Amino acid sequence: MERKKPISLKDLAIELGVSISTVSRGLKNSPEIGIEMRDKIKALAKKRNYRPNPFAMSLLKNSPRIIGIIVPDIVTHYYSSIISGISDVARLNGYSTIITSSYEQYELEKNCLEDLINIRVEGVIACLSQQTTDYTHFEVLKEQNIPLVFFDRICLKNKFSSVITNNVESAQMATEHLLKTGSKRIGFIGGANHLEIVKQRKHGYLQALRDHKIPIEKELVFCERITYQAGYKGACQLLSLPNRPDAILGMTDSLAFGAMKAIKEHNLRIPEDVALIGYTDELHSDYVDPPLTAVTHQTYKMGETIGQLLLKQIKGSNKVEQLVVPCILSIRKSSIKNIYDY
Amino acid sequence: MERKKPISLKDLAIELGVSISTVSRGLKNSPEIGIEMRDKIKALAKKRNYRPNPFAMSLLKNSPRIIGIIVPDIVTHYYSSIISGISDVARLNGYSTIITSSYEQYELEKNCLEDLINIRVEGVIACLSQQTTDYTHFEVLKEQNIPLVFFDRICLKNKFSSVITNNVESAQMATEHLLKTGSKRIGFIGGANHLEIVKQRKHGYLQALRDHKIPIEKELVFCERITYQAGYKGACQLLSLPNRPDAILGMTDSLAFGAMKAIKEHNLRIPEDVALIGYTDELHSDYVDPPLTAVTHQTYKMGETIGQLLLKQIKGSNKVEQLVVPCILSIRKSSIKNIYDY
DNA sequence: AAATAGAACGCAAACCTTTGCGCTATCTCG
DNA sequence: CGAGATAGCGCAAAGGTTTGCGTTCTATTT
Repeated sequence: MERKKPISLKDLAIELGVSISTVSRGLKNSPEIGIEMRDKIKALAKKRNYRPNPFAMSLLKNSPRIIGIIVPDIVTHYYSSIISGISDVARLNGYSTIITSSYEQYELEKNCLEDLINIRVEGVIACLSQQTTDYTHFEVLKEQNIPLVFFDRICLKNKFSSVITNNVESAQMATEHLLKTGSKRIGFIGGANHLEIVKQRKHGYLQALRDHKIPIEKELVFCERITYQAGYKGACQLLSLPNRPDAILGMTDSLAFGAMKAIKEHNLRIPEDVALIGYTDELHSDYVDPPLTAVTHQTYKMGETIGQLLLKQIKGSNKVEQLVVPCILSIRKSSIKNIYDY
Repeated sequence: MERKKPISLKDLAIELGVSISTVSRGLKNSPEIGIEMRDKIKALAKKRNYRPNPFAMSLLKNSPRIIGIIVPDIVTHYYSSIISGISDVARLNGYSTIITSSYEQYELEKNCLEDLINIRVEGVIACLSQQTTDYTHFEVLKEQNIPLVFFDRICLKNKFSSVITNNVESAQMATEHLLKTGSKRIGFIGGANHLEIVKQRKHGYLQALRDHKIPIEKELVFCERITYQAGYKGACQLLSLPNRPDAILGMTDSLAFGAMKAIKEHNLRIPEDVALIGYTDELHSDYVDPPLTAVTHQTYKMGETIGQLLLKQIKGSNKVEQLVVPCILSIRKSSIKNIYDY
């Protein structure tokens, strides 16, 4: 049960009794070919269901019109939505995409990159794995002049372009939203302190407090891990303080949902007793009770931006640039104590 | 800023002053090549960072070791998780994957398939778009002897293999779980009646009732659309009945979450007043209050199964088979009225 | 009528790799 | 010492497409 050999220009040429070049030119409307000949060629090509062999073309032109993507995983909505945006702009520009996944592992990330280079993609888009601290494997791309765009978790800023979100500003914005809607003492639940994203969002939170001349209290900040359980634990700790906060900013969706559970178990009302705000881009926020106010990533738009930036570089630009796709605040019920102040 | 031409066997051959064939054989440890020659070749290949050109190989062998995937969308967790499973088995077998998305549109689905055939993938995996009712575009694959495996939403059962879940049995299982844990009158919220998935799950629900000699009441079944809003509306309608149900089976996660909202707004307790059970494979279920019992798809495993089945066909099997990857019941708090009966 | 133009098409190289076969030394054995 | 074996390497074709250039007619111009 062998796979049937696809028919080639040569097959058509033989059947028509002309040369391969004539067939090739006929199919692309070259003026050098007579009209009736051209029509005969096209008719036969259609009849035989001819499809140009992309490998021959790639071999000839050395440009397969494929872009490679490396993400930590494809299952997380954040990444899949970004991929969706990238794929769409790629497709609209005649490019295919190959998606690879590092599973947050340094070694696999290196493998992914190797594979993509071997396939000779025209450009690469990457989000670093959490494990990655050595970035030399990406330098190869510079040597071979293959464009690369980082997003979200980036590195080698002076060599490669990147697209990021405004983590500092968004956390600041979220904190100010709480202050404007009646919250006075705001707790912050983050993740491991060495992560860039934690630093930035905490920085935004602190900045907002400073701007409003609110004294910073260390015990209002809980940073451990980015999990549902840690969110629960952090909120329990904050709520057990002698002078508990009246609002909590959860640095990711899982942290916020964990916190929500803790608040409810303490028989406190949201947002009247404790206002809550999270980060997410999924539907969860609307499903929980009360609906969760959250900083929302514009993931699809981010994907589009990334794709366009890479295509620009493939087409010749070698400017190193950093673009920012801002978050927006999706205001729901969980954050607003006092609608009048807002 | 032209892309640097990758170096070829020819380049190495010239630099070493030997023939191309010698270099080729040297790199693959052919016994025909002398040891010192071989080592010299390998050393230079490494130094110049030589990578075999995959297009030349594909051209030669007519097998690019790529499999194509068509899904309705990549953002939904269900699909992205399945894709993840497929990709992993593909990668472990030396295959790459190209993922395309039909966006639930018939025309785009046709385009995706065209593209994949043009790329000359060795096999195709597809889940039909909701719009698709004409299946002739897939017949081309049969003509060209390109293996195809359908999953979830399938067609042309006698021609192509497929992997599905046990919709009937899982709904039956869920219903029986409710009966065993103390529920007496169970409502069902589904989607548009013409969808296969709705028919099957409703069938399973009804079957369980019949098995338990429970009379079927038409007003306990609400089928409109598969949305959060429809779930809310359906539950409101069920709860307004003079003799309201004491349990609800939501046929998808969004339906179940909508129903949960309605139940809470009616000031009824879950599961004491109304037990609730849904379908989902995401984290939501643990985040809501109370945690939602749900029929869970084994999405990753399903992806693995699909991938293995396709690879089997690529390797020569032409048996048409249908595999079933069963759902499992993830029992949480929302469904259990009476722990003792259970 | 002769010359020239131009239309219509074929030849062959190039892209890169694999592989069957042919070639040339060197070696071994009788 | 001569004959056959063998190690070590090169030649060339194949796979499908594009494209510059060469070739062959026919038709137009002078």
